[in-house]
Amino acid sequence: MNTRKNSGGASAVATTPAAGGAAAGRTVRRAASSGSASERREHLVKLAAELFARKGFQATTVRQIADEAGILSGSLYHHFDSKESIVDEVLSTFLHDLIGRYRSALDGGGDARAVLSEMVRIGFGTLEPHRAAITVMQNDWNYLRSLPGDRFDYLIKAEDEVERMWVGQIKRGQAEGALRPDVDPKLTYRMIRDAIWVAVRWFRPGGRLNPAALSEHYITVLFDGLATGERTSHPA
Amino acid sequence: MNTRKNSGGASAVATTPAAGGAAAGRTVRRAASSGSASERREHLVKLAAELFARKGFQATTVRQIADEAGILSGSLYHHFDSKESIVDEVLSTFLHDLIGRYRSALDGGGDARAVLSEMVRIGFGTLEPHRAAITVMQNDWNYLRSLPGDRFDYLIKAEDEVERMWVGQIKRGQAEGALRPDVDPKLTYRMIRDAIWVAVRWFRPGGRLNPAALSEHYITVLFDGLATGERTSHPA
DNA sequence: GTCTATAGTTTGATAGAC
DNA sequence: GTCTATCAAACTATAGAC
Repeated sequence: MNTRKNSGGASAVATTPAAGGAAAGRTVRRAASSGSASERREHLVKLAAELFARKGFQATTVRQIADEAGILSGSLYHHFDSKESIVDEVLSTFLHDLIGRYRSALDGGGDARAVLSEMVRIGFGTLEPHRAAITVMQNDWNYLRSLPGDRFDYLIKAEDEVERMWVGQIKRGQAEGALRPDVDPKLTYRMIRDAIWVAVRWFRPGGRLNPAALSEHYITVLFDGLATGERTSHPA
Repeated sequence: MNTRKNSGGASAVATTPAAGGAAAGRTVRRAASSGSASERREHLVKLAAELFARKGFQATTVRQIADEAGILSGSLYHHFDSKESIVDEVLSTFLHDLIGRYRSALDGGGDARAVLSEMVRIGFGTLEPHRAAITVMQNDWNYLRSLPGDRFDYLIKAEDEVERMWVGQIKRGQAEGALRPDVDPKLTYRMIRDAIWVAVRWFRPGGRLNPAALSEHYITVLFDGLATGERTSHPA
C-alpha cells in the first residue's frame, strides 16, 4: 500500500515508542504531540488529510501542509517520500479500518437483515473518525486512479472486497425470503453505498443529525422498501 | 454566471450563425464543427468537460485541453478568459438545463408521488447528456467553492432551489397522507439526491442499465419505503 | 528534525505576427 | 482564429548545514 520512509507506522501498534529526539526544535510551534515519532507522523497525516478534503489533493500544496504543521515544506520530506505517499497513508488507513469493521459484522452472524443493518451503521460510524479520508477518496478517486503505476490499485481491490460482502448478504437475504427477489443485488448495493458515503458531503459532527440517528433513518427507509410484505406494487 | 469573452453563448440560441472566419486554419485537425463560432465554442467546452471529469479540474492543464482540440494552449485564450471560465460554462449550462426540467415537472401537476417519480427520472435522465458536468460538479465542488471571489456562488443558489423543490413535494406528500410522516423531509431528500447523482461514478451509457431502468428500480425501492402501508416496523 | 537555498519543471496567461 | 515565443509565478523535491 504505502511505502514509508522511516520506521514505525500508522496502523502498526507494537512499535518502539523510543521518544522523538527533539534536540533542536527551536520555536516548537506545534501544539501538543511531543510524543513518539509515529505520533508526530500521524499528526502530520491528519493535518494533510483535512487540507486534501477541503481543497482537493491537487490544489493542496506541500507548503500549505508544512505551514499548518508549523514547519517548512522541505522538512516534510524527512517524514514522507512524496506528497503522494501522504494521501496514500490517509486512504489505506481508512480502508484498513473499514474492512476490518465489516469483517467483524460478518463474523458476528445473524440473519441477513441484521447484518446489513449493522453494515449501514458501520458506514455511518466511520463518517465521524474518517470524514476527511472519505471526502478525499470520493473527490480524488479519478485523479489518483489516473496516475501512472500501480500504487493505488489497492483502491480497486478494497472496493471489490466491500462489494462482495454487501452483495453476498443481499443475495442471502433474498434466498432466505427476507428481501424482495425482484431487485438487482448489485444495483441495490450501489444505491445503499452511494447514499451512505456521499453523506460525508453534508454531515457535520455535532450537528442536528448524529451517525446513529442517520443509520436508523436510512435503515427504516431502505428496508421498508427491501423487505417482503404488503406493497403498493410488486413487479415481476 | 460566466463571463464570455466573445459574442454568442452556449445557451443562447438566437445568435447570428455568421460562420467562423477560418481564413488561416492550416491543417484543420478538428474533425467536424466547421460551423458557427458558438458551435466551435461549445465543442471546446465539451472537450474540456471530459478532461475535467476524467482527471479533475486542477489536474487538467490548458495545454491538454488545447491538445485535444488540435490547437495550441495560447489559442484557447481567444475563446475564453481563463481556465476557470471554461469550467464555469460547463457547470452553469448543466444547472440551467436541470432546473428547467425540474420546473416543468412541477408545472405538470399530479400528486406528490407522481411528481417525485418524475423528478427521479429527470435526475437519471441528465446522467447521459451531462455525465461530465455532473462528475466535475461533485469532484471539484469543494475546490471551486474555496476559490476567492463570488464567481461560483451560483452553485449554492442552484443547490438551494433544487432542495426547495424536492422538500416541498415530500412535505406535500406527507400532508396528503401518501408518504409516511415519520421521516425527515430534508434528510430524505438528501438521501434520494445523493443516491441519484453519485450513480454518475459507475453509470456508463450503453451499459447493462439504462437511465429508464435505473429510475424504475430506484423508484420501486424508494417508495415501498416511503409510501404508507403495511410495514415491518412503524416508529413514532 | 528542522532550516536554508535552490534546482528543475510545469503552469496559466499574454503580446504580437500572420 | 491560430501560432510563435515567452514571462512570471508556483510547484515538488533535493542537498547539506545545524
